[in-house]
Amino acid sequence: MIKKTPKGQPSTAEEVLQELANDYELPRLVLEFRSLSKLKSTYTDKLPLQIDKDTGRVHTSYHQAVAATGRLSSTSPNLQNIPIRTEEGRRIRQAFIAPQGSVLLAADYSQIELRIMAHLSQDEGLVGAFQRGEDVHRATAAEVFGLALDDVGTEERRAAKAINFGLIYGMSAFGLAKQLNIGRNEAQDYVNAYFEKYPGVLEFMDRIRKQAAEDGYVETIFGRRLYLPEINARNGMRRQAAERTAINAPMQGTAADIIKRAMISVHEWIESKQPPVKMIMQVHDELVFEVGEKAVDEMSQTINQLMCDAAELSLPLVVDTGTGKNWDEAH
DNA sequence: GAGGGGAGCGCG
DNA sequence: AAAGCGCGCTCCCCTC
Repeated sequence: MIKKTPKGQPSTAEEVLQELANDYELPRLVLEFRSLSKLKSTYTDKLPLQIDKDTGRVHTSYHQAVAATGRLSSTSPNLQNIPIRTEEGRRIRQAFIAPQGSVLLAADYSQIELRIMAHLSQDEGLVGAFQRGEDVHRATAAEVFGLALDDVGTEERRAAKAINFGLIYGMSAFGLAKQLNIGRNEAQDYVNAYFEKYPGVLEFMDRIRKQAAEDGYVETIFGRRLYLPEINARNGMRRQAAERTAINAPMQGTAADIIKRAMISVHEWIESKQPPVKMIMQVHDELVFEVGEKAVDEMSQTINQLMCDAAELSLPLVVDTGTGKNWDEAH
């Protein structure tokens, strides 16, 4: 069966080519060419042209009123999609370096959207796993597959991670099956097992859908709204899309609220105490700083604390910090 | 030559 | 890819 684009053309999307690559040589070469040309045309060729003549740096523009959920967006250049997932891509990230005497410090919230889901749902099992400081994907795998924490294998953890991410996006069993390359029934079994173990999450999903249908909008913990005009659409696909947004927006949006609060409190600290710190980038759940190398440990501790204190949920916020001469090393 | 839309793909 | 949320950029094709 040849997969089609919405306009009816045969699709050559990555996922399709990946599948075809099992049987043929050509799709593999096409994919390799595409990934390399993406890196070259978007980053390697372009970023050097965007260096400011006066400062010798690239300066992005952040936009506050673009993303529906309250995230920032970044343009000219977009510094929120610098490669990290492949070895080749990371070489681009390595080009982002600190000036002499400074290092880069990257501080990112750990599992912030899942923590927000735990808080919003008040699900006992999920809140407990975070309070105990467990590896949440491992904990989910243990529950869903009925194993002890120590008996969870890499494959079970991988599946649990896909389930956890899928939930944040309002994914169905169909989507999970596709993601994990398993049958629909098996995927449905996983979803059922999940909701049996985390009933609070199921109640949260039902509640938010119902609330959105009644009010026509959803809110973050801090009260920023997203209106959903299609939440009661007669067209089932449109309505379901709005329902997925209703589920996702409070989590993605609350995470955006929290990091903005953190940025304000870090800014106030910098203004008042004049530490050897510059806040230079935001990437959704991560802040990047230039820090005087002699003060790294102390500055890293303070920043970590300020970010953790940006919101008080039913469970702790955790921030991972790393440092290095370049942005890749800092991770 | 400018502008728009689709396809594809980089990130969280 | 209809079926998983939110973005921006490049390339290509098309229209005006």
